[in-house]
Amino acid sequence: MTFKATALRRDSLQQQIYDHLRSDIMTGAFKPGETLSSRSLAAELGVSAMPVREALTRLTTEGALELTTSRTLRLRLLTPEDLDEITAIRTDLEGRAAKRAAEQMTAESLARISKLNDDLTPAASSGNADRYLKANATYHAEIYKISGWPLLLSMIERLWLIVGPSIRTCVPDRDHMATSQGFHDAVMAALTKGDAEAVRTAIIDDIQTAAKDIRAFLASGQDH
Amino acid sequence: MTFKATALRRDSLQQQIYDHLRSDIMTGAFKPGETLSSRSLAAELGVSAMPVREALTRLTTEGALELTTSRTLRLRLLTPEDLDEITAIRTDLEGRAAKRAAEQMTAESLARISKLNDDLTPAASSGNADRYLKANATYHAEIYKISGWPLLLSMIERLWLIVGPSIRTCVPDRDHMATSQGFHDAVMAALTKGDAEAVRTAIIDDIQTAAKDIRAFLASGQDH
DNA sequence: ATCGTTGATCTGTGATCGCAGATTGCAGTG
DNA sequence: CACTGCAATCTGCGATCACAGATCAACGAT
Repeated sequence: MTFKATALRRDSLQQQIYDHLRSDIMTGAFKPGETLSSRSLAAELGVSAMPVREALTRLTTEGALELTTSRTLRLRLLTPEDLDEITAIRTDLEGRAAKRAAEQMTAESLARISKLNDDLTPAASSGNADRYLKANATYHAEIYKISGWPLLLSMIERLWLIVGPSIRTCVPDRDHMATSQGFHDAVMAALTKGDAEAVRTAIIDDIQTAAKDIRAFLASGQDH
Repeated sequence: MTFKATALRRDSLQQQIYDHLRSDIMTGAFKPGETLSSRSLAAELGVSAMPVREALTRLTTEGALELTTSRTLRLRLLTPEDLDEITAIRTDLEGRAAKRAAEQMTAESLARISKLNDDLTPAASSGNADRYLKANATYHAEIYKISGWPLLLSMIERLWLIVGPSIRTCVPDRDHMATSQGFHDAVMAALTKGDAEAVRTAIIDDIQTAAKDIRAFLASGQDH
């Protein structure tokens, strides 16, 4: 938890805390089923429980956390059915965002994406899961941002928020990173060629193979 | 505002308030640009400002409300670009939900939908906008619920939350209700025939013609 | 030694208070 | 009459306290 409570208030405290937790969850800083409490988080961050609880409430309504019967918050556990649903929605939304991004792509945007992809390749071969996950998240997010549709991006990020923890427990597999990187290269090739439909299918392939790996992991029951 | 604070706490107070406001916004109880404040709402509901502000915060992060520079909350105003984005996402998500609902349809479900459609027809011809909007919202929601995918439904409802107020200002047009009802009849016909793809296209047609009407209204600038 | 009970301590949730900006309206001055 | 300026009042936001339910550990009885 690397949080600076002393930072100037560009946003409200709860907004900063929300953004911080959201980013951490998306990149897999927490394990599925892990419990969080507003008071302990607040003490850790050096603030009162007030802004923390509002941030946690928001994450709960978005489906990232769930409230147990014993009134304790924990990271949501995915069922195979949940994963199927999320994967289907992801193919729709991320497919559309990727295609539109390809259509709106400029030389500057393409250069930025290319650089992120260059960061991603060594991260994948290094086998460092944390580094790879963060690079992967920013890579995808940057593409979707280029679509110019902020609501679409926020809805996609909500889905990442839910699958993030499960991705983290599955991705230490070096094979996963390698095959995923193959799809990313396909995305780059299609982007430079300006083939929007190819970009879309490459992104969808990436999503679906990732879902396949996660599903295998869920079936093994290792996260319970 | 018909809210019973004395109700038994099936859920937390903030959850009840959130659900209540959400439903009101979706069915157009508030006008675009209308301002809301936590204290006045709290006084109106007979509770403290605490649960109300958490509900309003949630609605803000979902894009239904926006925080002005003068620290006041108001219902989001849609730009034509916003509408294009939302409409595109709606066709993806509601199209998928409708198709899947058609595939999962049972005799009981079909009867329930058919009854809701029967409620909808007289509401459309009556010209009563409030009645029509509520019947329309429950009709669509009931179909999407049958898909068996709760996350998909909640994401769709988030979109309704954003377009809801604008639909309310546009729908008093009797022609709109009539043409929309035509699509609903097409949905029913396709559902009874078991043609999932036809259900999907009928829903998409409904969404896109509604968007066309809203766009015309936005262009007239009547909501500013 | 084992089982049952009880109290301390977690949890989320609601109420209340105070603070800092921003708006509004009324008063005073030119 | 027009304009300026100050004060009352609104806003969201954070801190703090209180309360009910649930967990858990320690203690006492059998």
